[in-house]
Amino acid sequence: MKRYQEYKQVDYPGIGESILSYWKQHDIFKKSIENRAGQETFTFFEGPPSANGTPGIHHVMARTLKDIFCRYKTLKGFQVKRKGGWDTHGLPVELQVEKELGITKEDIGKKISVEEYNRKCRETVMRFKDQWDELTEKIGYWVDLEDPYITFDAKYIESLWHLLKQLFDKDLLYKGYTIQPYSPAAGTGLSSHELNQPGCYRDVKDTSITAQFKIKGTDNEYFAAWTTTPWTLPSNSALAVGENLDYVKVKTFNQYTYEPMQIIMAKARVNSYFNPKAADLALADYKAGDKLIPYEIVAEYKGKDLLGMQYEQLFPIADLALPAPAFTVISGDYVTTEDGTGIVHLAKAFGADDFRTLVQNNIPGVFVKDENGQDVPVVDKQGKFLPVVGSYLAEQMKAHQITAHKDFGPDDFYVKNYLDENENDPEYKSTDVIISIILKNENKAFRVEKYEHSYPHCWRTDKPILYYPLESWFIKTTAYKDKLVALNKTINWKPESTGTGRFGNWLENLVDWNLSRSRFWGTPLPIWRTEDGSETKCIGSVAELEAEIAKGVAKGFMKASPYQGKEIDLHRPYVDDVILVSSTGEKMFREPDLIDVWFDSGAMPYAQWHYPFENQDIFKANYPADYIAEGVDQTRGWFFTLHAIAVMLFDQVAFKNVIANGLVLDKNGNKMSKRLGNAVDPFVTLKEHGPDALRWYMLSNANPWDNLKFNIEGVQEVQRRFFGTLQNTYNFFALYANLDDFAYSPNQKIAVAQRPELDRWIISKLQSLIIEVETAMDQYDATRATRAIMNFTVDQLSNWYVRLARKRFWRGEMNADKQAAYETLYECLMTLSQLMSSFAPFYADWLFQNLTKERKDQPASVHLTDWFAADTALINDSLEHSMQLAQDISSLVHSLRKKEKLKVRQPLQKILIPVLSEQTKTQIQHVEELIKAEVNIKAIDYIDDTSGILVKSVKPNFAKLGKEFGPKMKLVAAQINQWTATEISEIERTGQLIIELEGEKATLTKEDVIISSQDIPGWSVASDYGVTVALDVTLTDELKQEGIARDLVNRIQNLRKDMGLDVQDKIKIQVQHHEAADDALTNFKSYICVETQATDLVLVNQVNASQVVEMDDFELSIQIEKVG
RNA sequence: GGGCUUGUAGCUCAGGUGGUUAGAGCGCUACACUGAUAAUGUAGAGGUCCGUGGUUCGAGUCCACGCAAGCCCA
Repeated sequence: MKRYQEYKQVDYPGIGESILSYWKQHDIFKKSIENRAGQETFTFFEGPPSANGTPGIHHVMARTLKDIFCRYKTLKGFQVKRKGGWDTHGLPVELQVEKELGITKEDIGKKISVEEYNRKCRETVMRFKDQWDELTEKIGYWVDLEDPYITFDAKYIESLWHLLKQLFDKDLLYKGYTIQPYSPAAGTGLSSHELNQPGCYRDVKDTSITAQFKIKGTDNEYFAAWTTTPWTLPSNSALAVGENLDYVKVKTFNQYTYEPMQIIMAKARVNSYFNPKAADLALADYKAGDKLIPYEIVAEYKGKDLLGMQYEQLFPIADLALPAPAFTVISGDYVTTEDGTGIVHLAKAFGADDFRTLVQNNIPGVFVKDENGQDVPVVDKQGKFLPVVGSYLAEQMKAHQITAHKDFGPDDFYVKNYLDENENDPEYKSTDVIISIILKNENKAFRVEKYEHSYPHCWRTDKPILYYPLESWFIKTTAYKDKLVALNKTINWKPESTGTGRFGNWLENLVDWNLSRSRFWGTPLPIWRTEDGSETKCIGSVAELEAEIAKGVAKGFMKASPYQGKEIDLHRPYVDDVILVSSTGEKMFREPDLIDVWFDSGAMPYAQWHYPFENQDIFKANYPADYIAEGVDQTRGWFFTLHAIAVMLFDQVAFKNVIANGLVLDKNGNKMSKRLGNAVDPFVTLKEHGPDALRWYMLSNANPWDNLKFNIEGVQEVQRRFFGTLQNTYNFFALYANLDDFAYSPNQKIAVAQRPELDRWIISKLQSLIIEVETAMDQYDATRATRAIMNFTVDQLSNWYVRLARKRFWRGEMNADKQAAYETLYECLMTLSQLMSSFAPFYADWLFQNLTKERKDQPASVHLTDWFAADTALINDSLEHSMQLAQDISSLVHSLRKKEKLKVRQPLQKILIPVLSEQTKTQIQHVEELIKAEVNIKAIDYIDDTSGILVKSVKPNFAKLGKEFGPKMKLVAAQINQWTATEISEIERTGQLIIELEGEKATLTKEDVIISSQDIPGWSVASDYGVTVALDVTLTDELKQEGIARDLVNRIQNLRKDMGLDVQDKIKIQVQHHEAADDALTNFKSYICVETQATDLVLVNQVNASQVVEMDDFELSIQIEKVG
């Protein structure tokens, strides 16, 4: 049994599976938490996914991101509890159930009871839990799946009720209006989701009016405002302009009444309203009925000049009159000059923007009192004008002798064709048309035309929707706006811009949180009210509910508690059956609304522990979260609700660090969709490539907050380049460590200071790597961390350290040098296994276990280790710099050899390196042996000034000169470029040089220029990285012979391999005489023998059974025999 | 319509505080190396740094206005 298992081929998915079962078998996850009992906690909150759909590849991204920091912090010594969770309420569940049952919302309570419906929802919502759990395990996301929080649990809901009651007691819950899409035909509000159904937005031709609002105190001056919904004009209570837009007053005539008038509109819109052909016509020449209507711009304004101007109400209906500041011009930041007049008519009841703008400006809307004394809009819920407007319109129809397809009474004015009347009837007139005719006749319409635009329709009734004020329960988040903004600034957002921009701006423009949803499957609002709304009660716990129920039963409002003999279920319909008793003995009924599911998830810090009813100590130790992560689409969802609840009720942030990750798109940058077939199945990917490369790819390819264009080739590349190289390195180590029976023993290892330069260098690099990974991870930057690890592994460890140290592993018996090499490489691999374990938990643990199989002093898993802290004393900057020089110089020599067509096997006498400082020389000398071996040269000569053969060049140091000379810099630079050796040596000798600059003297110092040596006359020279190297290309006989000897060694090695000989097998070599080779073979006989494990090498006249090998310029006949 | 993000080589990405010749990996081509060998090295080709204007002695980098893609919100 070998100490370090060797692998011909690595099965990455297999590693994932075997390590996963190892973890399960040994309870590693649990131990990683128990290990840290009593240590400082690091708190992570899991944003609950919904299990009613299957998980996709983007969930791998999100869950990996959550996992890595928890693992990292565990290694660092924190105790990291991670409770899983499930989001179970909400519209998607309802829609899925309805689809499966073939029913609609209207059928609930008729074809199917609420009880049955909700039971169905409860079953459906966890349908894919198994798949989710499987994915979670397979990608190595460590989270407690056995005891998750579930948002439909009675205990969970009880915690929510507690929070709601706190809000209620603080007077932060209220009932109010909001403008929502509403379908009069269906009698219901529509969610934005429903509005986004395909086919909802349709192009329709509506009557549009540019109405004239007469400016107060003038005879014939008007504001022009355009609308595609003329029926909202009776509800107008203000006009909005853009403060920075340009407006003009135009003198002209009304095209319907021919009256002279002046009208104000945006300058940019004049050409749309007036025919340029009429621009030159004189106003005085106009005659009533002329086609071309002359016009003249008589004044110009900025939008802000118009603010506060008053105008007369468009429809003089006495009951709709409003006090100031109604009917004034206000500012609207959304006003544009894309269409219309650049002046926007506002009707508070029928537009969300209108509502918001008017509220902000304290301008009342047009409402009337209903029979209960409540304010209602002048259009009722059937989409029909109330008689207050209807009778006015009916009167005006008579007054203006307007006839239509039917007689209109006060109760007949539907604002859209909700009665399905025949629009093809030539006499058909919609309310909009009737309004238009009235306005035209009254000289209040500047233009009326059909306008085609996209307008939303109800997906059930196909009828146009209205924007309409509906009652809702709100949380008064605006009352805490300043606090929300202030505390947000203490949160570390990744990326920062999401915190300041997307989230910060959202907080700055905060509106109250609309909590109500008119649905069935969700957390019920725990509010009961008397029928007249005079008394309201909010229930904050099950105990309180039961106590109140008892009162209701005692009063006789209920025969018995709906929960008698049953487990408590706080869902509908049970809570709806509860009737409470008011202080005056009246019946109280529950407000039928459910609450926004975002409140469910935002309450998870509390509800996951059933706080405050249980687990107060756990809650306190794990609040607020140190870290959360979720998709950027959650910014106004989960991130906000967590923040809002924490700030309003706990006066602190809910999370200190947050990563908002981007989307996972397909490789072409398109959104993945099952329908289009470009969605990547995570299970297939895992099966083919294993979890580690997948995770690594997602983290290292791009910052997680950028969108990821998922390309499976990228996963393969990570696997080849990073995991493959690391695996090669391990295999190399294992191969020789087994042969030498190397065992790492921490107590007998060679002190780093005693190890060779190369070892101290890679160990220095390793310490720097540890620090870089720590720094990156402490800043929640996984991409930097993974890239640093990858760079170290591939470029430093494998392609430099192992390559240069190779011979030390295979040459001779165990000695101190060899042991140092083993120990160094072992330490690098061990540290890597820990550094990478957060990102590639399976492979890292597998590597760790391969390295520690026979070590009793190491835990059963890398995930149970303590962080290998960097030893800064081992960091040697000067050595790192030396090695960088060695790498650069080697690279230059390689490139020179290529240019001169001198292959590396051909030894060369020397290279020359010009050194301008003693320090550089020393640094190169430290690594001289490495360079010589790497590029196969005998010696390095350093040349300095005293040699007299250096040719130096000089160039301006722009960064420095720019600051000193500013605009004159170009003149200075031009002078410097003209310098010859004289000026260079002068500034080097004296440290400064005085130049003439436009007649004035200026002093340049050595720092103002960059002096380098880039040429040695007569030599083959290459220069880069600030280093110059010259190669001695002279081939002496001896060098040529050595070259031949080396070539021959190579050929013999190949023959050995072809013959299938083992590394330690001995051979005998016969070579047939050849003029070109004889001297080389004689002089380098012992070298050849040592290298090829030959006991003897003889030159003979004729070789029997020979093989012919191709040398560079000739052929040799050779025979090789195995000895013994 | 608003807010935010992204735009650099065929592809994926780096490019503190502005500095004159814009880099890496993959891919491609050629050559080399050969006891890590399905590995590795070197070189080459490949760029209107999304566009337009501006600030500056100097702009991939700063500013303004656009364009394209994406997310969220109306």
